Amino acid sequence: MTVTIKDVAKVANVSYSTVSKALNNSPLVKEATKKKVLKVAKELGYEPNLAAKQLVSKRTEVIGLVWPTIERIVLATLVTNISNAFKQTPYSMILSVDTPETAMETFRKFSVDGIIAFAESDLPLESFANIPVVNYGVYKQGDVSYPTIDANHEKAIELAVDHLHRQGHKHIVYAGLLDTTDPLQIEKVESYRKAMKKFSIENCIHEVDTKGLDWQDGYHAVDKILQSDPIPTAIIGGSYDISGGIVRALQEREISIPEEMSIVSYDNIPQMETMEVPMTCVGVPVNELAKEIVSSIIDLIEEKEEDAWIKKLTPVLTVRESTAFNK
Amino acid sequence: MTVTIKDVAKVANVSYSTVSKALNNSPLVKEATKKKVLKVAKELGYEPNLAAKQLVSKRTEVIGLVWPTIERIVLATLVTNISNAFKQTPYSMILSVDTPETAMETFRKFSVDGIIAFAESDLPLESFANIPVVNYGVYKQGDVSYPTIDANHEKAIELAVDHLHRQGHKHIVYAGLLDTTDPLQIEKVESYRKAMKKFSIENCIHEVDTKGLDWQDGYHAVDKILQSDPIPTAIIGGSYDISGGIVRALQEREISIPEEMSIVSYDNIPQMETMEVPMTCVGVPVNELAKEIVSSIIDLIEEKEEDAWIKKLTPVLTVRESTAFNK
DNA sequence: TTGTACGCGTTATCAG
DNA sequence: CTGATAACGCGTACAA
Repeated sequence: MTVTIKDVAKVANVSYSTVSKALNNSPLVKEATKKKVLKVAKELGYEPNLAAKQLVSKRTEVIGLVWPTIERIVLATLVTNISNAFKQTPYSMILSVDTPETAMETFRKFSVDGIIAFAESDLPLESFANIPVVNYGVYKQGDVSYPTIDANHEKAIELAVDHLHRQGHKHIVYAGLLDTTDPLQIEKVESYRKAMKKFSIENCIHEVDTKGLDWQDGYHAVDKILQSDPIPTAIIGGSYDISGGIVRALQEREISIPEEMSIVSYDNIPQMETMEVPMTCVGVPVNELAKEIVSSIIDLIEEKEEDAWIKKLTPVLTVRESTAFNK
Repeated sequence: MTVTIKDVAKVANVSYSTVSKALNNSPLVKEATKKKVLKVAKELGYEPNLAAKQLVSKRTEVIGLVWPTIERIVLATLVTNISNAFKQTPYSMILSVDTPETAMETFRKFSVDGIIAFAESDLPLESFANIPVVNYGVYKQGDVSYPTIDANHEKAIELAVDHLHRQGHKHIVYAGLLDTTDPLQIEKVESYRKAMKKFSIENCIHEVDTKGLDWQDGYHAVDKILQSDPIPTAIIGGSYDISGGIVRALQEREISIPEEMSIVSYDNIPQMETMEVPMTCVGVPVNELAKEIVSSIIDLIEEKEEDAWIKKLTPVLTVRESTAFNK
């Protein structure tokens, strides 16, 4: 026995169409009646029936998110942030952990109003009818099929190099995944080279291949880093996990951070704060990223400007305790 | 312009109620008409409208899954398997990455027919009206509030010890998280002790605290393991990640698996097969777990037997290349 | 075996 | 400003 607008109407002594208007904050109803209706609705514990709403309005206010297969903490954090960002809006979000194809099927079944996907997901281009899609991440070969949001990776790396350079570091090593076809990783190394050139320390360019993006990859890269001559005074870690591994390995060798080695990490997520050493990092703060993604998909839904565009978000440098002046 | 049963009816030259019956495989329509309707429906690309269906039938055939906050690969795999298991059923699954409270709100908004949660999630007990819930995992202090499915952890560990013991191992070390309040971890160590006793090798009981459940925790535990005297000939790794770290550390020390060291891992997921060394493991196969969870929640929904029970699933030993006879 | 008519809870369009 | 009333797409008694 769920309570409907009719029940509310009866108790509030108005017609149920008035209740509907009041509930939707229509200007066509007197402030007093609106108040009364709202009060009664609350008292009765009225909950709008999504199905009925959708049936008539053709909209669900639900957005589907295609969860990528790979589980990296940064993405998990992003997903959580996106989910939170939706709480400020009338929209809800549902997740699918399936293949893009199955995900699409589910989303069509739920008739979501929009879809968020990550570049890695490789959405099927067809079969979309007219559901707006927003994409996050670097698109391969610039074939922008959907409106895409991305961080300005180049700028981010430049911020990192700039920060370290200002602190007197020259021998700045970049530790990341080098041997790969992942466009994001490639863009990061290339930006590193560019930035080193920009600050005229290209003779110090020094890249270490972590061969992966995980904790252990960073951990093992430290060996290679410490074998070089001269030993760098600063490291740019290519991902949250990599940097974590680097820190651990340095600690075990009793190399103090930041006195003997400065570290800046790529990715800007709250977890950077609570690492073994609070981490200086560069990147678009994940909550901003989330906010932008959410507002983009909503704009797309509500305004239907179907042009494919790319929006590059501006990263910031967050200084913490893992970097210091080079003495 | 979505296609409805009326459109199908027109094309198939029947009334739309007949279409409805045909689509629902009602015995009240002739086989021939049913076939024709189904064919037309497919041709027109008919998709049932969930909202309308729900509005009249009061059921959504949707089940909500409360995604736990902690991201461990085993759970991710379980979630994926659950999602797959639903594909064999008329039900769909939606995921929430929010707090249990917000998740519940979302699920009520979608009026899901049932909920799956993990023990860690600590669901709010009230506010459930009458939505069936199935729980996965060890419940604290045995206060079984919801029907609960769990693996028989004790039996699993016993299988591991038994297997190693049969292979002539006596010095079997258990490497897992010891100093914790997590009931699952506690149950695992205790079962280890029990099993060692059962096979009368309790004088060899040897536990190493990994202080965590991650890759690096296993990796670092190897030091401690190798320092002991006598050095054990076999290791039981407390989780997928722990075992991965152990394998890596052993490889780096050129200790060959399984010739010099046998390893059995807790958790039974397909990824065990593709580890550096294909891993012998114990646990309830994750797809079985998923199947059981799914069928339980569906039974609960369709039969409404609201008693709280615990179902302990029987684990199996999967022998691969990480274990061998002790010589 | 098939078709008709009603209702599910809501929004939106008109009259009042 | 407020109140009837017609959709929305589907399931289902009930009638044919």
